[in-house]
Amino acid sequence: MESIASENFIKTLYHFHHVQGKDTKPGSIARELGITSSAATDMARKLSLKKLIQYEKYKALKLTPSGEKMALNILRKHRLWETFLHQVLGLSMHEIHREAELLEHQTSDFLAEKISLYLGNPEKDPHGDPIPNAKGWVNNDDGSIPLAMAHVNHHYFISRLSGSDKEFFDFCHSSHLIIGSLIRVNKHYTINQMIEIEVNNTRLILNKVFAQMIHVKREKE
Amino acid sequence: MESIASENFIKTLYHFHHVQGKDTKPGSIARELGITSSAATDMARKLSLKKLIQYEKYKALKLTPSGEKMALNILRKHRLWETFLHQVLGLSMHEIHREAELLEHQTSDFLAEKISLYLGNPEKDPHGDPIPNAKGWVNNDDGSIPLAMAHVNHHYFISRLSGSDKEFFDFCHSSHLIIGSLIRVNKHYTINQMIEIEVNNTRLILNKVFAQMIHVKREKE
DNA sequence: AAACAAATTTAAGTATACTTAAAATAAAAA
DNA sequence: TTTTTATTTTAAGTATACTTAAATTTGTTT
Repeated sequence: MESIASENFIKTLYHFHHVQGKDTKPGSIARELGITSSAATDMARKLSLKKLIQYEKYKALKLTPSGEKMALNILRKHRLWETFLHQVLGLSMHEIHREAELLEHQTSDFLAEKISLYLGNPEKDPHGDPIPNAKGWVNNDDGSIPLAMAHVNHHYFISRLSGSDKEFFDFCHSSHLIIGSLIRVNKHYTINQMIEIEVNNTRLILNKVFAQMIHVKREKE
Repeated sequence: MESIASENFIKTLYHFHHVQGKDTKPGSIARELGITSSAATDMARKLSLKKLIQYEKYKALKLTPSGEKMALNILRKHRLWETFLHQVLGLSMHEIHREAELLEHQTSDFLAEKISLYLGNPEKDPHGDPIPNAKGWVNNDDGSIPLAMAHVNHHYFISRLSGSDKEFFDFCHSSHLIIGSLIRVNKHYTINQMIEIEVNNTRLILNKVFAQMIHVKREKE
């Protein structure tokens, strides 16, 4: 079994590749995990010996098939815990990530299946993110786009709220920005990269960071 | 925060002291945790620097008040998880210990309170063992005694089944030995330390190991 | 294309949690 | 009481996961 440090490295690499589509070198993983790049380089070398990632000096990192399988296994546990903590124990949106981040590493496949079964094998977590299935398959492309990329004068439904801090969720909640909400894009401000939308008969100006944490879709789910 | 290794050391020391009442030296903890005694001595010295245990060379180990508080905090999480996994997710008696053993170390006090609240602040876990409260108080002496110490011709109710392996629970289940069952002690065999009891109109002969995992009480709970 | 800046890698060192092997001490037996 | 046995402790060494500091490589600018 892999250590917590290895699991977090693999998980972060998966996230950068699939969610952000970035060219990932040890430095960016280091920044994300709060370690030095030398530590990340070291870990990259070790994980490549275990055939979990592809690593060539100065090149971008890539997960191997078995590394990707491992990432999806952890991601499944993370999202199952988030769903469980929210739906069953009533933890709020900003609390679930913090707790799931710890529990995911100490969860057997056996327990993950019990949780999934209890929840009725959900396909989405409370953020609207898809939960990989037990075989490690996930559909990352549900047709949704970041609000920052949405077209002016079009209507959309909110499909994902991918934040983890209290401020973000407090703002979303108080502005009727929840999964399923209907919104309209009014205007893109090219200078400061803000975006103006209309929700619930209210105009809102959002900055780019928020506009990338909110994902939208043309059709209702 | 303390490491998993430290937490397991502290927990084991607590267990030996309160549950088994033994004179605990590094060697016995080492045997329990599957490490060498030199590793245990080392850990004992480190934990005594943190004022979690009292340690003098060649003497028995003792928890300090803050060490005991820490042990009870972990024990609370362990027993809350066991209760939760059994009652909510339907895991069987031999599965809950294994999973709780992992989860207990990654559970915040915050999450423990949520679990406790969800369960209605239970006082006993599925084994019949008391759950320490959030302040770290527990009543270890509920008046029950190991079946091995019970008196001939007396009637008792089963109050605790403190095992963790499948065989034990399979045997208990198939013999109607569950918490609350009424039993009668027929005879103690002094030679081989077996004990004969009557449950559900059936005579059973138990060996000493089993007779110490089963705790009994005169009154119904 | 040379020079500078930014990032990555290597090298050396630390803390944790172990290991094995030898030395010291305590407990038990002769 | 001495000897033997068992246990504990110390010493030295390993793997993991980091750190800082220096060297190397890459990317960018002029």
